[in-house]
Amino acid sequence: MIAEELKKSAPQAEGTKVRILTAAEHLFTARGFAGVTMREVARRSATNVASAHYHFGSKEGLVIEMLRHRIAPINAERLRLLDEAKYQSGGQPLEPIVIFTSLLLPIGQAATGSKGPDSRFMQLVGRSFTEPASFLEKVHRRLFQELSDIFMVELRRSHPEAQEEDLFWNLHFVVATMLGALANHRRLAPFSGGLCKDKDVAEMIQRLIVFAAGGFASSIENIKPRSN
Amino acid sequence: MIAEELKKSAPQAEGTKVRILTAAEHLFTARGFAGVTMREVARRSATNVASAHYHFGSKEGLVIEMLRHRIAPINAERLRLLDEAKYQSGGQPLEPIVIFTSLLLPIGQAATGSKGPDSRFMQLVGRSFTEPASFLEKVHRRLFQELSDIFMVELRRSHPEAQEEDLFWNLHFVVATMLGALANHRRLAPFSGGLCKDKDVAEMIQRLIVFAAGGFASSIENIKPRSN
DNA sequence: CCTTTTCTTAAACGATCGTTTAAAAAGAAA
DNA sequence: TTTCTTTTTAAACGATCGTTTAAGAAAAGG
Repeated sequence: MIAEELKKSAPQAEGTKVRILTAAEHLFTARGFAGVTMREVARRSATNVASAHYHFGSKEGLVIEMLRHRIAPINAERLRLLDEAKYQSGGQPLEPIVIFTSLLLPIGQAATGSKGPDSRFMQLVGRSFTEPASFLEKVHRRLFQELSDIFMVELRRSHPEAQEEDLFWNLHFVVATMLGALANHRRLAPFSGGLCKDKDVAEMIQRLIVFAAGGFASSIENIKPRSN
Repeated sequence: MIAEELKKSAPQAEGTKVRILTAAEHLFTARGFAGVTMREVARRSATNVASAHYHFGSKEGLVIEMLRHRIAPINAERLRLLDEAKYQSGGQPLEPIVIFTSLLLPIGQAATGSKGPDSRFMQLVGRSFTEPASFLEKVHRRLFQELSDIFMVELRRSHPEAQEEDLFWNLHFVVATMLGALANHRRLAPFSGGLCKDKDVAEMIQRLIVFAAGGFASSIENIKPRSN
């Protein structure tokens, strides 16, 4: 009993857990956190409401686990790309567009994965930032604080003359742009009269990287450069 | 009876309607559309659930009316600023930053209005774009299609060499940036370790305008200028 | 085998939801 | 006032929510 506490519980019924997570992701993606019932998740995963509670404790726990399950690999890929870029630059500060590519490309790939483009997943991520549920704030801090810190280090190295405050604001804007573009894409594209196609996520990410890097550069250059 | 159909119904109990709208705005802002009950709205507005249904037909109708009630004046101010800029330019194409200022400044002012800065209202607007409720799409089209068209006309005049598709994409990005920044501000600011203050909405809007104009310019310049 | 833990299931609990009903109150028009 | 319409109210309706209970099935450990 003493030593066994350290042993991760054997994956006896891991299949059920994954089935519930997958069903939850599809449903939450389509109709939001508050708009999906545990009974629907249970039905779609061919299990029971009590089973979902057994594995995740509560609806809140299920939402948290689903987000972590999806976002963690994306963040890992972000860090991998950043490390790769750092290795290739040989200690030189990274170009901002390289930094932002590391940040933005993985989430685009996640939305156009091998299982077909589910552009709705992006809406889910964006929504998780606008949903009022307060428990999400803790999840976001746990999932993104470290990532944010690491990327800030690289931005500082690339802009030694810039003020810390400006770097923060503009990283904030880049992330907001990403979240906004991802979350609102399906809703905004129709306004273009069909010119912005819903499907072409990869193209959007490329455009987004250029836009973000341009906005960042413009903002850093134009606003009080080393004024104090 | 025949002529009276054209007459707008007399504002007999307009006070109740406004009280319900105000209460609804505060509550929906704090806890989202699905997270607020009609009973809470009724209690906060010191009325009755049936009264809210009498005036707005349904919860959905109340949400729509509340959004329209808030967004319509903002859009009117946007068009007024744009007209003013067009008048002052004397027929010359507008600078992009002037166009984006017309687009972004009014929503910033609405969030720092005379009744004190309610930065949460911005989260509400952003959320209305990520909420999955399908009825919101119709509302957005009704509220923003005309505005989008008008601003596109000015962008075209400012960038006669750019492709229509690129202009759409980048206007889309500017709006997404705005929505993302507004909606996620409260959630993202803590990542800065306190450097991005929650309160300073006016400063954020100024930074946002620079960022958006820079991203737009960079994207229009760098991506296939007049390639076909 | 038997024992123990892990997992699944049907059924129910208490609470609360959006909406409706029907009757009283208030206001406008005469 | 009397008549008619508009507005407010208390009470209830049917449905559905997240969660729990308690018992049985399956798997693991001996």
